[in-house]
Amino acid sequence: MEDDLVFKALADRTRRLLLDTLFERDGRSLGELEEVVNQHTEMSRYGVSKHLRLLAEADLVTVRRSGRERLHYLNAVPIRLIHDRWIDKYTEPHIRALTDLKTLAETETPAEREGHHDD
Amino acid sequence: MEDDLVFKALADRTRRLLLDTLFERDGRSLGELEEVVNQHTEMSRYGVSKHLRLLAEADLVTVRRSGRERLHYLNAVPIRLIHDRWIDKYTEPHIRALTDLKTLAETETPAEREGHHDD
DNA sequence: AAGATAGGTGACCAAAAGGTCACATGTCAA
DNA sequence: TTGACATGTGACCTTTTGGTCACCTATCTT
Repeated sequence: MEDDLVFKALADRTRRLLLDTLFERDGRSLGELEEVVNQHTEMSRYGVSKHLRLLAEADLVTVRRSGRERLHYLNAVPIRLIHDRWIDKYTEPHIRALTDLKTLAETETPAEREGHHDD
Repeated sequence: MEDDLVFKALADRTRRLLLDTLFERDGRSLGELEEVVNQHTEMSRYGVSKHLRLLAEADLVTVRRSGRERLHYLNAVPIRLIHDRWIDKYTEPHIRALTDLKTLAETETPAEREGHHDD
């Protein structure tokens, strides 16, 4: 099962931070990414390297050698596939309207939500 | 961190199966979903219930009481947000073209991929 | 009201994932 | 070519997660 790698890769916060960083700007080396990660949390270079490897195996990140450096690029295709898996093309405009509001979770139908109500 | 719940929820294969099932048809009870899961793998009702609870906490699934049953509905909004997080609106058409091909990973630029080549 | 059915919760155990380390390899600059 | 720099790999430990169980509550039917 190949998509498993993608979802497992996305399940870790550090790896999502790496994707965010690469989304902002592509083509960063391991050392550069290590710096960014360490602005948020303490982690060894080995840890960052391991995370990048998982991202590469999931094909969320593409790696290109440039001399002795390895430059990392974001590949958004698997993300797109996740989207397509559970969002119907016909309902997409509807969903987009909701996400643009971004407050739907509370405004939609509060009575529908199974929180703590006993009517 | 709230999005953490979403990604953790998606990281499990059984939960993705549940989402797939609900994507096909909404409004199923726990018992009904248990049956579907058991067509793929052995799992107790408690296990399925636990998975559904995680999906609900991640807001990927909405639950509505109907008598003594609990009906489950797919909520695709978090999926949409994942998409929006790493796919730029301007590059989206480009990505869509690629995903339609679905073979880009191999066809793109094989030399770029850091597999086992020593040129 | 009473039995049957649908579902919820907390504790517990086994499996998997995150993180670190000590090595090693390959490339750039002089 | 040689030293310095950037990075890769496998083993190990700790933490998290998946799964089950026993017991409970709530609702429907008669």
